[in-house]
Amino acid sequence: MEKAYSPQEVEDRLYQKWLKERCFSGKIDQSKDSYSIVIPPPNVTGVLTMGHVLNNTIQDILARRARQEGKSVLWLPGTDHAGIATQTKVEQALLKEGKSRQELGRANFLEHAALWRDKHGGIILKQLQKLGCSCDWKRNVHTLDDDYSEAVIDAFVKLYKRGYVYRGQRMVNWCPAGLTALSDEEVIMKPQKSFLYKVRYNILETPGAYVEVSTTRPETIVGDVALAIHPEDPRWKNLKGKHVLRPINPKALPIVADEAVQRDFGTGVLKITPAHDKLDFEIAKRHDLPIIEILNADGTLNEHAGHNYRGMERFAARRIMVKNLDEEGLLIESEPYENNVGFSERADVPIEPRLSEQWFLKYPRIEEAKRAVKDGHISFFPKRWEKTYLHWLENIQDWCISRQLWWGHRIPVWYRKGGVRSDPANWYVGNKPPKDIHNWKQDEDVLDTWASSWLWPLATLGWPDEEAMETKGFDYFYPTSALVTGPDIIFFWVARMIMAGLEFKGIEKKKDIKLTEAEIAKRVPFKEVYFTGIIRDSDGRKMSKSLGNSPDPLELIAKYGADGLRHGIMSIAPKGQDIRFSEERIEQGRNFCNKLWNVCRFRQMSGTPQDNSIIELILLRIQSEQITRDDQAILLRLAETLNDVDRLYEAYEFNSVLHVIYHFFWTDFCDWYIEVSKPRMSNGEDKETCLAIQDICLRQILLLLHPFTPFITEELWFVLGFANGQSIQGFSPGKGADLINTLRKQGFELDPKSLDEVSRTRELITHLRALKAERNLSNNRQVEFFYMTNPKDEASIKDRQASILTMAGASALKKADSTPSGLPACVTPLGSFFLDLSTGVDIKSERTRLHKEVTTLEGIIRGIEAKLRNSSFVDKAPEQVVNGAKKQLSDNQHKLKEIKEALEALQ
RNA sequence: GGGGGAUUAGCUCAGUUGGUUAGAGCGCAUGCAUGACACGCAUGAGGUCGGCAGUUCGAAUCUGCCAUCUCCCA
Repeated sequence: MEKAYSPQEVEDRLYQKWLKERCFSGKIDQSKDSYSIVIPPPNVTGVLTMGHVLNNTIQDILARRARQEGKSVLWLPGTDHAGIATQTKVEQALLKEGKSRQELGRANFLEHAALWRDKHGGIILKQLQKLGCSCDWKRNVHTLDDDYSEAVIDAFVKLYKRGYVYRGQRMVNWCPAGLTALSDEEVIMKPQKSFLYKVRYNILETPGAYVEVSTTRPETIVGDVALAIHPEDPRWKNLKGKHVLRPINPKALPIVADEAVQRDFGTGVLKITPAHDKLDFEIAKRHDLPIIEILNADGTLNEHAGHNYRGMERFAARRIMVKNLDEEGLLIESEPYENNVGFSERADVPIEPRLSEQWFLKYPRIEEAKRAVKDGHISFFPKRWEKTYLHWLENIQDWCISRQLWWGHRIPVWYRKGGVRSDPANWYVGNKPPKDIHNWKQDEDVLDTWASSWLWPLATLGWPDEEAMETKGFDYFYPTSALVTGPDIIFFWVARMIMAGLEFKGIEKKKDIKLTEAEIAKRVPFKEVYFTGIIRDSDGRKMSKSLGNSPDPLELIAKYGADGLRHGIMSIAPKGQDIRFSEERIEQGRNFCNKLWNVCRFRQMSGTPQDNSIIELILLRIQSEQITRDDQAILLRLAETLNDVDRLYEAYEFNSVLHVIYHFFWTDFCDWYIEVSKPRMSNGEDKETCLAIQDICLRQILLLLHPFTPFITEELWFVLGFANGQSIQGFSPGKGADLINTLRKQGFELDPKSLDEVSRTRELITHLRALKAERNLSNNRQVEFFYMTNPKDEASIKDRQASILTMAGASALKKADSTPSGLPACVTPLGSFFLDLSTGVDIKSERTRLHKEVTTLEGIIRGIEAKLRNSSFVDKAPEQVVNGAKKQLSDNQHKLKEIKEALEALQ
């Protein structure tokens, strides 16, 4: 074995081997429990980010752990066509060739986009393989696959027939860059520094009088149709029924009273621009006001804005209108103002509320979706996301599902040629085009991408095609076991998938009939949802392309290995908290792998492992009379670790899982057990016993670590000859009780007292080492110690003399009959020890050190004494707490006495 | 405006229902080429647990108020 672990060769070789042996294929096996996860489909044209690394490492850990437990595991991969994002990218690529989408025409463009996707798409899947993800790649699904598309269309048609889908003219979020409507969820509110303009609207009936109106969007003045006041606002009672003159493109406008007006904003007078504001639109409808659209789809002003402004870009128009108002003395003032402006999530431009005709979905099964989570059919980790989820469902708005794009699932609606489009009598809605197609024209729009991905757990398993469901194991794998995703798509995706599952799984249930408890349990798409944190840079900023603060995971893999990256990212991922990334942590992941490699290397150098194929055969190599307290203690710690890991997995506490494994491996096993074993391994007699114990520990350590660092553990599993060359993937670390039982069956009983004894010895060693280190004696420098103790502890010391000598770097331990004078001393759980030094002892600094310890101990003792004097503590606290305090007091008093003696000996 | 989260060592974070002397990793200091590992070993320094009040025999932990940061929704 090489001195340092080099992951590159190992990782590629093993991954190819796993693929070849079809280790990841999800088989329908009724003799086993199923375990399934569907991947949150990444954008097909995307590349791997740190967020993907975190998210997919967690899924891989769950999948590998389930495989070890003997379940039949399906981790189903795939990609999302990402309508707007992909179309934008393809259009940009076309633009470089000087072509536009319109020039190509719809059919040509789609062909072009599909080619582009096939060329650039799927890179991310290869990257996931580099990370070690154990997806069933043969099952890879893309949302624009034929069968998936049929499912999307089928869902639309079903929802339409069930009365959930409607077409209507509504105020929507319009993206002037993408030229499409967006759902509320795709709009991001951002605080903007702008100006609040106060504009003068002259009152027609009272010459010279005017009202002051505040607005942040003066360019919409040309679309004003009225002013509105609150009916109970005393300031404006006399205005009711009067008219004002529109300050630009002058026109008489009525003043209406409406309760929706915010009295405390500005002067309490609101200008009404119904075509370009949601609230204004509502008010206009109530008062029967006209609706004047002044914007084109691309955000420029149209002919209704008047010939002066027609064709002007919206923000340019704003500047000019402000200038004109000012020149005419109609601008009272403009003050700096910060307000929230909605931005298009994808195009990052301010959206415009715009009146347009779109397809909407009334969400199905909202009530059941709440119950599914409230009643525990679906559990969220961390639990607090339930609140966010329920709050959204309480305030849910209909979903605008049509998009003015070409790349996506075209809406399966045809309009009768020559008929009025808004009349449903002229619609044909169906999975297949109408037979007399020449009389019909299909809707131009496509569906929101999320209106396809909300079917993900259903459609990837074959729904709604019954034959496909059979072969893909729908009944076996659905509901899926866990979903791992970011909280940022809890509304976009998680909540919608739940509603889709409730509506579509199983037989149709009429709209007004609620699902039963049992039906909900069967229909939910997953049972547990784990929300990861969001990865930030070391300054706490979100990672983004524009900031350039996002490291390339592939570079990190090249530098530290996939295992190192996985270990590093998992060690900094606290449950549901945002994560501050730093490359140092990945470096630590690599260091961990190297440590693991080297301890196995050391094991190998101590002799080729004999039969390590099964744990019972390893146990046969143990001579029970050679078992030491250290052997017992490490096995007990191993059992504890197995139990802790089991418990922490249940709670999705991944970084705690890793932490307890880390601590057992590094501190208990490497720093202590291996070190204490070294003298035993050189004397030959009980070497085999000791190596067998090491093999048991290493075997379990590899098994425990395998979900986190799959490559190196598999490699070392082979090196040390576990399981006769079978992959580590099929073996479970088991529970602590399993280990204890196996040992018991072979006649090995572990004494729980050994744990305490070993920890006392460890404390002793630390004290002895410190005594040396205080005077800069290197830890390998051989020294001698005197000690004074009681007969029982003396027996312990003699019993493990060899390991104490090795661990402390000593050549002798000599019993003293009286306190040796003038020697540096320490008080340990096994007695007082004195460093035997003929020269060079700095008595003064030694006294200082011991004095400090006396002060500390006296403080502790005072605290405990005060507590025990307090009668209410003694009366009310549980007995074991009081006894604990008493024991603590006597221990510390004893220690204090010995230190004082040592101090006197230094006179 | 409504809601969530955070505040513990220089940094990043643990601390499960209140109960021995608050932990880890990194960093720092000192020593060490020791026959697994310098991607390592050993030892050590470093914290009035954001502030104030309250509940309790006992508060990092529970309650209230305040401060700062952050996210989501309107």
